[in-house]
Amino acid sequence: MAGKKKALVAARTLKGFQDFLPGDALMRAEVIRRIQGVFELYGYSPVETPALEHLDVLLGAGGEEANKELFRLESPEEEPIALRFDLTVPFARLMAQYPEQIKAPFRRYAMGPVWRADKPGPGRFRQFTQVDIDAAGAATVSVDGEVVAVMCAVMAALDVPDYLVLINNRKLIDALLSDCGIDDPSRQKHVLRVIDKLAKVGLDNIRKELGGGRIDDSGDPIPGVGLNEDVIERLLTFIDISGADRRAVIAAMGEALTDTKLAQEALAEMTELAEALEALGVSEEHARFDPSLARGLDYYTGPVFEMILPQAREFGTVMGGGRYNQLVERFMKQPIPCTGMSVGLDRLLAALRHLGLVEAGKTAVQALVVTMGRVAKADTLKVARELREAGIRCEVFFASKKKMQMGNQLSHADHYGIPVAVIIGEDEIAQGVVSVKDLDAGKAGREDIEDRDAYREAGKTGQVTVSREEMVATVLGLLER
RNA sequence: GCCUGGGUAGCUCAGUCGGUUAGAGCGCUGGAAUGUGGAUCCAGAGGUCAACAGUUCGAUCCUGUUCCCGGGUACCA
Repeated sequence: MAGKKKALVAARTLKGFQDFLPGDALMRAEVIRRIQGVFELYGYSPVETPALEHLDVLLGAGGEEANKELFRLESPEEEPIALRFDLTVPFARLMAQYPEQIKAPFRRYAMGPVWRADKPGPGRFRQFTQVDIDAAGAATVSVDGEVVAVMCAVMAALDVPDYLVLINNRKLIDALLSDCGIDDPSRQKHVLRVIDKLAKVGLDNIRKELGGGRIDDSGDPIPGVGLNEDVIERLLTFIDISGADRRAVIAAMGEALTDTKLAQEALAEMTELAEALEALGVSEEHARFDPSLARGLDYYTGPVFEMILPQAREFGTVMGGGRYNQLVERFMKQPIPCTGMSVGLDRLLAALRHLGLVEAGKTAVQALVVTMGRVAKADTLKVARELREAGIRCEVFFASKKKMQMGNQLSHADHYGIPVAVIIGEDEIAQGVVSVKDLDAGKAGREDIEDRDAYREAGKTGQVTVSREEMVATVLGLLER
């Protein structure tokens, strides 16, 4: 550039997108590893699909303009395409596309970023990570029970003591709505939406929204569904049902519903699910039947589940799922019943962090090779190689000549939280020795020293000089503590 | 969309009842200091005080508009 000032490109991320720096990225990776372990234990295999799909794959059934939250793009061939908004739809496509290789029943897990073009909010992003399991090919609710068991097992694997899976059944809600004479689908949806807000806004506001509407805190009017008193009371009574255990809730729901075929079927399913949960050892404390659970997505056809953390309710749903027996029909004639669930990784991590159950990592590096004076680069690399061959994750400090002074190198280790320094100079190389320094001990040992010279004197605190043969054992010894 | 808070150094923020030279901490650069200087000390660089318009002798500060960011809420899937 000819001019002195060149125009800099602003370093920034897109609205609703985020970067994960090492501390967060390490924590995420660790949590993902544990979740993955649970998935494989329950017989799920990994599958990866592309971020981009043909637009019609992602659009609602019939191809109508249902999903305006899609990030739409165009392929070089000018085909309409879009970024996937979840992992479930690509899974349904997969089941239809590879009937030879992937035979039902099939269980797969998948994880990766998904994109939604709606307005970002706290804990809501335009790109976020989903971690999913889905099981295809079996209509029995035993599989749904296993899905709930996986949700619980994941929490156990993450050492989370307090969590709660709320379980309901789409068929129960349908039976209830039909009892109440609410047949119009758009009206049904409206009712579901209102019921879904129960935990958030409370029973009184729900009552108003089901009736004539209400005015919210900002003075904004919220239109109501316009149901009459009797129906509202009936709905509220039902969603308010609770019981000592799952079977008690089923019994109470049975009494509240008119004895129709739909109701019988729904109740039978819930009973079967309760049996499955007992067989799987899912405790009443961790998984509860809750008639008020509605869940937004309307592709669910049977059991639906949602996990919350009672100590961190404000973070909302950290996992959610349910049975969707009609999704695959979009891609093939033969129906394949499916069930599954999805972990909202970002939300889960935010909640766990809030509860102090996970902490940000610092670095994956266990040892830094520090050089003094004129040490041949080849010698430095050999030291690193020896450490790595012993499985010690190590970084070699290479930087501009100016920055190669000890202070800078140790400052680097300090900044990134690297616990051990392996120090070599010309003399050490010549004598076949290295200095191994415990940086935490070194720091602690000099915390109170103000005087410059005294500080310098104490420089070797936490440091031992050992033969090259003893280097690996010495470093490993320090890392074990 | 509506309500609400905000935009000052690379980052986090203070400040100016409207006054000529806008600060701190962290980070960055250099020095005290040639192999044990992670700390400390000293110095330095770095700003169209979001943009535009208005009021004023004078605006980073007051007014208006726009843009952007955060929080709440609604709507849509």
